[in-house]
Amino acid sequence: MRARPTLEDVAGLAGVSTATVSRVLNEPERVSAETRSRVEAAVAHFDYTPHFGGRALASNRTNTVGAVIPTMENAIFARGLQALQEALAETGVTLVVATSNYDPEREAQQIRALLGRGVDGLVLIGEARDLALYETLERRGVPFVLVWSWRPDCPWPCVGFDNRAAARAMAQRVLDLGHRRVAMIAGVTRGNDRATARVKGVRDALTARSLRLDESNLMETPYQLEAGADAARRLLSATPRPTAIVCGNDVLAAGALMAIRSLGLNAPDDVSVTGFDDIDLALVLDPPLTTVHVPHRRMGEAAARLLLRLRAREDDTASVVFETALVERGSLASLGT
Amino acid sequence: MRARPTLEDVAGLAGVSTATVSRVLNEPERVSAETRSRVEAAVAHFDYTPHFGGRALASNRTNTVGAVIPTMENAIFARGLQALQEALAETGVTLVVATSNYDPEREAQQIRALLGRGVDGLVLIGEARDLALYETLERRGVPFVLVWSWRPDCPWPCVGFDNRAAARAMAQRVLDLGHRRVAMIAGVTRGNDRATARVKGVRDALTARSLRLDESNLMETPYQLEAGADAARRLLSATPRPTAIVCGNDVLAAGALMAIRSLGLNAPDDVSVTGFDDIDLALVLDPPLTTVHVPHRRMGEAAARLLLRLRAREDDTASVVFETALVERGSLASLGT
DNA sequence: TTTCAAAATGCAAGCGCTTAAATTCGCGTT
DNA sequence: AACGCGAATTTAAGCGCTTGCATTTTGAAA
Repeated sequence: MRARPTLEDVAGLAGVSTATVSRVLNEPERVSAETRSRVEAAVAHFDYTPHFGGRALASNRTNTVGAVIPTMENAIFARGLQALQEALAETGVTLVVATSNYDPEREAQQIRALLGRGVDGLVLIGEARDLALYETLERRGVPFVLVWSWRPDCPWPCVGFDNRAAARAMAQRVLDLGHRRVAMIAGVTRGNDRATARVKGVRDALTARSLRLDESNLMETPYQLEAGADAARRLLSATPRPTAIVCGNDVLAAGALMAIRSLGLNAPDDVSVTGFDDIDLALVLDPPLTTVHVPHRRMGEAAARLLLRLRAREDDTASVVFETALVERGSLASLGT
Repeated sequence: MRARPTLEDVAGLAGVSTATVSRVLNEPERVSAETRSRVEAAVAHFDYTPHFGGRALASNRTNTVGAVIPTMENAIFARGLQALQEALAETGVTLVVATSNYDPEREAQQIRALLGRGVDGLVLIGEARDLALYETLERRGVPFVLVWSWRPDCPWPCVGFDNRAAARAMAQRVLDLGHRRVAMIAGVTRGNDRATARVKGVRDALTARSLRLDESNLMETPYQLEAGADAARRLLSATPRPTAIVCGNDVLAAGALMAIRSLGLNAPDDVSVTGFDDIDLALVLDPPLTTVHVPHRRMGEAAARLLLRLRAREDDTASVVFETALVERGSLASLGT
């Protein structure tokens, strides 16, 4: 009983063949009740667990899906992943997570690493990546779903929302409240279609009112608190200064609020600020953040379901699009009240 | 070229045996330079990646370590994991993450699931779990390290800090500032030695001044924003109300600050609040949170290093203890200034 | 009782890789 | 020229499991 017990040990004790034990483990309904219980007793006796490698080799399945996300340090991914993982676990599938730190090359590496581990499904964030990568996935027959972004006619299965439309709606609201000097702190757009779409959305809204987002009013920074604060300080040093700062996500907005406070200004009286994502953080800020609510958990669950359907080669594998909602809280005020 | 290429394909093209190809992949220095480059060319030609299952079966190693954390939704774990993962990745080890949602039974399940997947190393949070579980791990010879907690004479390898001492120091500081009516919002202590130790630490400090933390001044709630706010509201409804609320982590403290604001009170003038962890959130709160700084990233890295050493059966496998630091920011004021 | 399909089980061939042991090779010594 | 030795390579035996097919058992119908 020293070494790890094998199928053979269990089979021996139960007085059946290894095939039967395997069947008890994988398709219990195909084994008679009596035999089954005998086998189960033997399994319990040895505290037997199947060897993962042996199983993977023989069946060519790992019951593992991989996800590559930019970073776990952003609450939105953490939350979505948590939901994804829970939903997958219900069907006995394990989730392996890798991070790319918003770097496209690193993402490609990580995808390769996961493929090497034999994942039989993949969840990827956004759509922006080399075509060759998509081809590799299709050639290998590894199903995948893209999450967090969606656009009309996206050729791949995805579960997300229209970042551009949501950002446009937010910016429109800002303009409706009378703001004209509008600045934006965006995330890094290279290799990030969500960040890119959000900038486009804001531009759409401004253009519709014959305004523009010129160079000096658009800062692009990593999604980090301090970076957001720095960007805000720079934007606010302009004369005249912007009356509203639209941010690419809540973390940047939190940074902006910090900066505003540190400059002795007040939000929203002197400057309005908006976020994007609606993470918990938005609620604890002072003033509470006006932001775009994104249903991260539901997206995670939906992604799990879609991926499972793809894996099972089911028919209904249409993309899923979620609605976002504008949540008004207090960091955005109308101009000149 | 349709199906997945195997070692044999590569060997055939390179004109060598599969053993040689295997060696090129695993111990390149044992193969002559000329052969090696021929094999490498063949590998590139087929875009070959070894089959994970085959490898695991033959070598009985997976180069995978597992971690079971309570939840990804708490920034401290996310951050620590990120560091852990990066450090492991450098040596080609993959991290698989599972979550227990602070439930001991669920944690045990997840550990079993990871063992079933053949992880050859495990990172676990805290020390509180069934002895039987530790025995299983040792019997199977799976190395593990406990993180986030540390105490003198802990019999297992761990990488953490002294939660009790840190909480004691925080509470002492509160008392030094003149507070006498001190309340605490703690995390759920069942199966959570960190939460338990933090309560003990606060008690230590109070007892040293002949004060006590009675039932009505200690609330135990999940580590969630709303729960923290509710607890704070309840504590503040007492007469006379506490002058300081010590919280089990920053999220609870953020909730407490929200509650204070919603009651029309002011922190720290009416009530002081302290946190624990020092996540980004602490910085954006208003007032910024006085809290205990915990070096999460460094702990993650150290855990990775220790685990790798254990796996390699090296000698130097001593536990690592980190120092914490009290960070004074503004949410804690002296009484009656 | 006999018959026969369906259900239950066993047989055995791999799955793709690693690795101990055996073999071959090249080269400096004697 | 024969020898010995270490380095490079091959041989081949598994690792633990799944699964198509063959075989046996079961139970109902004839």
